[in-house]
Amino acid sequence: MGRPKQFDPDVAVEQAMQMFWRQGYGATTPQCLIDTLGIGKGSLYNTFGSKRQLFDLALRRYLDLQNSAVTELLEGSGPVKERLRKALLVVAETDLADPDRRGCLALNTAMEFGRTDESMTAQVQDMFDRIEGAFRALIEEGQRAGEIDPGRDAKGLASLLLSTVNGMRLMARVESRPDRLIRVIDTTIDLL
Amino acid sequence: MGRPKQFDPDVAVEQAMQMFWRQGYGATTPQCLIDTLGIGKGSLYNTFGSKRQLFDLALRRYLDLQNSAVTELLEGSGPVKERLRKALLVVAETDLADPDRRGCLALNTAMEFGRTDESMTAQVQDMFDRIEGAFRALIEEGQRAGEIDPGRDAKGLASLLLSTVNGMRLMARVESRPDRLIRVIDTTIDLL
DNA sequence: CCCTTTCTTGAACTGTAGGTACAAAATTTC
DNA sequence: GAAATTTTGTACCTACAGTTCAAGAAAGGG
Repeated sequence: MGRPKQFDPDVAVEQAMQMFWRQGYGATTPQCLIDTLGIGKGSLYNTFGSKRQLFDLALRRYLDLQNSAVTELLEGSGPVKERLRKALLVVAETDLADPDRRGCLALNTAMEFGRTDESMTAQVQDMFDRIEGAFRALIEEGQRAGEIDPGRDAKGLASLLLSTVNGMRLMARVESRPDRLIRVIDTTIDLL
Repeated sequence: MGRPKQFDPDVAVEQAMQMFWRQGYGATTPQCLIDTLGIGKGSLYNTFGSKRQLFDLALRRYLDLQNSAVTELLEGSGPVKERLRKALLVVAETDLADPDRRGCLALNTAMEFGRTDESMTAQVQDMFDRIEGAFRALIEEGQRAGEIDPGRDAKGLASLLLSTVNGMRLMARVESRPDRLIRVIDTTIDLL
């Protein structure tokens, strides 16, 4: 009973996520949020408690979505190197995959918060491990298939890929140089 | 004539740089600065104009210092791969080179500011080009010396190294996993 | 020895981010 | 239709970052 919500909290979290992603945490003021979400301040705080709690929901959503993308990678078929190339495009959020070049929400905010926020770094570290694990599985598949030299250390290659991808994500956010990112991807695939 | 300064502005910029490096721009308040630099608020603003102008000086100093380190790389002697390994350690500011794991001041703040600040992104882009150029020169030297396969595209490899190093810088700031960084370095050298 | 100049200091000012309280309104169930 | 419950938006509050300023202190010039 009682009056039902006039907006969908899930949609609101999605919109907030987009906003945090584009502008960062600090630059996204409560006023910004209510303007974009189209709801009143009262509703915002009544529903989500605080800006930070809303952000936590948004980040969780982001990580879940990314997680799906990563596992999707593993379940694909076809030549491993081609899947890897596509993965680099997607995970790195290059200009081709995201014209807005927002980089990675988790990385951006982890950098913004610095090392002060324990729960944030923990989540990002978890993301690192997950991506590295996905790369490793993909590499090992490639080694079994004879596409990649089995003599190489799969874990080491996976760590390298993780670092490279993070570098691309960072560069995608700071500068606008698709040519550089493409060169990184091509060279990486070529080296394996 | 007039009363002489009771502090050395150069020293102040150095201390401010360390502070911005450790805490980021936003987290470094004027109060923080005057406590650390040991001067009054008035002196701070009288000498440097604003927090932002002081930061610009600090960033310039950082980039100059890093620039020296990069060119030093090129002028070294000995096996290219060994120099490259050392370069990765130094440029990436891994735990071994910097126990505080502050990452890279320029990258940290570029991420913090986002794409809004034109003068900042320009400086960072310049840094990217410089580092990439240094790597490329080193790789070409290695190719001439027969250490590195001359069939590979030096520019592509240099871009890859830049991305990898940026990824390491980022990870060094967010998490504390020296083993992962070491693995990245070893694998990278091994691949060339 | 005073006067000008330049610096120093800490208190006061300004704007805004983030959050709270409240009164009016709206929608559901009984 | 009335009660109950929750919405909404405005107005308000607090804290602090960033800056300015007026009064005073240390140097040199006349």
